[in-house]
Amino acid sequence: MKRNPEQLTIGGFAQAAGVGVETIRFYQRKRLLAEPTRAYGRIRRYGASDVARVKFVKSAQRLGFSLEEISGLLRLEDGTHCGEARVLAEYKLQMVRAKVVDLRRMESVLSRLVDECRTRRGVVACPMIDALHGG
Amino acid sequence: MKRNPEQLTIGGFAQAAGVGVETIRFYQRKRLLAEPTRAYGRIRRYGASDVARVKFVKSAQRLGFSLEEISGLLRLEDGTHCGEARVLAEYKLQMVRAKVVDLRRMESVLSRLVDECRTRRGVVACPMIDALHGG
DNA sequence: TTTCGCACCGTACCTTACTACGGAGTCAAT
DNA sequence: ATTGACTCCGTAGTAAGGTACGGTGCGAAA
Repeated sequence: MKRNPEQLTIGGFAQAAGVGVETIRFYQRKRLLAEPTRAYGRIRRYGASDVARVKFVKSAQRLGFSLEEISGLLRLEDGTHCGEARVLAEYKLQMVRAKVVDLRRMESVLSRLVDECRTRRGVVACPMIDALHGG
Repeated sequence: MKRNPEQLTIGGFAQAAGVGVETIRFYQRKRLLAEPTRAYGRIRRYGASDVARVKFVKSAQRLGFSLEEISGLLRLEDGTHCGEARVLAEYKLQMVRAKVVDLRRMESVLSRLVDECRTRRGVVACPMIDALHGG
């Protein structure tokens, strides 16, 4: 298979982007990715910018954005909507910080349980239900 | 409707736990919640410990645990096999710590992007979208 | 030119976590 | 006793984010 980065088939494209072929097609259906015009015959060709776009989607997903939100970010891509992108990121940041706080509490509860299990033989009541009552 | 906390109907139970009736029934099917015996006639009654259990499920969910994982956490509750419970708790603790690390990374990336978006003026490209393109 | 892998396409299926629906039974109040 | 809200139960649908299938067409190498 040729690997000219501007003439990738969907298979090469998917591989270059680190996803499956079906994921590409799924993104096209979801309008996250345009279907390129088919120059010769019927096979579509993809280039480096398509690969970058999919990598963008995957990066944003790792930051906790949904595909719908990512679609919003992609529409802001021209750089003139920086403020809007920032608002979206600030919102996500709040959510992430709240989750960290919750997880810290869970961590302390779990480590206490482990500790009690280790030091106390026999029956031990699970302190988690009580501990999470406020949450 | 009577609101004796040990004699709640499913509707009162759901309301007290802050979920829908169908969610209760769903949890029963998923064995996250036992179906109480029906003392008179056919209507089941629920108490405060059921409410606590559902609240626990919801708290753990907010921490990113799946229902299957939560089911594992709930099995720690019986306390009859302390060693087993400890192993499970230690495993969950590892998961929690890994999640915290992930979230911290997300947090630092997001806050950096928000910061750059805020301080950079009159520049064409949005640093947030730029940065996500990088990986 | 035949062959064989890949592309194309629609459609169906998967998991998680619900949410809704419809018909029948139950319970408390009037 | 009848009403009307609520319960019970199975089944089906929803949303997100894919993943798989099966038939047909294309295209490069032997």
